[in-house]
Amino acid sequence: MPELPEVETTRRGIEPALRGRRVKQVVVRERRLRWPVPETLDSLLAGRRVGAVERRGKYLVLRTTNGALIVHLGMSGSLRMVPAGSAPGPHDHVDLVLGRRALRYRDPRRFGCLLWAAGDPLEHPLLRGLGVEPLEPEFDGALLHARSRGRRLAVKAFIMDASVVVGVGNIYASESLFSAGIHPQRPAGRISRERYGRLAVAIRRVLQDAIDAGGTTLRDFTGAGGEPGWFSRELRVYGREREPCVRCGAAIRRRVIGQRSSFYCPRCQR
DNA sequence: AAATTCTCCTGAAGGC
DNA sequence: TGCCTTCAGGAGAATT
Repeated sequence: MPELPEVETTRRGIEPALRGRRVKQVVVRERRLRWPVPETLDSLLAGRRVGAVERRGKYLVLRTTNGALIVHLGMSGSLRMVPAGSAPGPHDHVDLVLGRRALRYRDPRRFGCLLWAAGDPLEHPLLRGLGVEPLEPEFDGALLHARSRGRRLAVKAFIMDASVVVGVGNIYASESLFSAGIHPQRPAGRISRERYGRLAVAIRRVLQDAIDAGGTTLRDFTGAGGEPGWFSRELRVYGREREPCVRCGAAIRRRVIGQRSSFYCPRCQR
């Protein structure tokens, strides 16, 4: 499932093949994604040159001179370069054809989206209210501490709130809280500034490590290769219910918080 | 206002 | 072996 590191790895993988290239044609085979792919996408993009390929949270933004394409990979989405005209698989919903190659969007569960922003894409309704980027300097413990005052929801739900900080998905939320020694269900407003400092460091570290790991598989985005090695990440608590904690040996527990599975060590995390 | 629940969809995993 | 059921999950929308 694409989390921020996977989205960033995707961005780095496709950017060299897109930047400065002209879109020849947009082929939409299935427009029923989270929101319908705009009917006008081909007329908007055909003949346009792609500028910067940016990431905001888990959204990708492909800028052109007359607007921007906003892409979200949802749960199961992927983008990769393929030879133009190559046979699409069952869930290959959209191609952006650029000469001899094409950017292919695949999304079996169709939780993702491709949308058009005519103006500033950062002012698009989906991006406008997003919180701070976790890898930018302004993200720190002081920010988390300030934003959490008076809030009683579980800290895990709090750090997964995209209006606070973007890109902290379910897996990395569990991993970060383990790193920082904070119980996922502790009320967000009852955590000290000092502990939030440790949490901010943990979040940044876990995301950056995953991006660094993803960097080694960049070539897979433009070649014919198989699945990038994203899944070989070392997860210390996620998916390890009843297995021993790597730090203290206690059995890892699973609990549903805000409809999401959360994994934690009952001894190390308070 | 804040917090919780619902919703989209399909592949994978588990049960019998 | 194979069919059927259950579940996970990003994040906006709806509801409490």
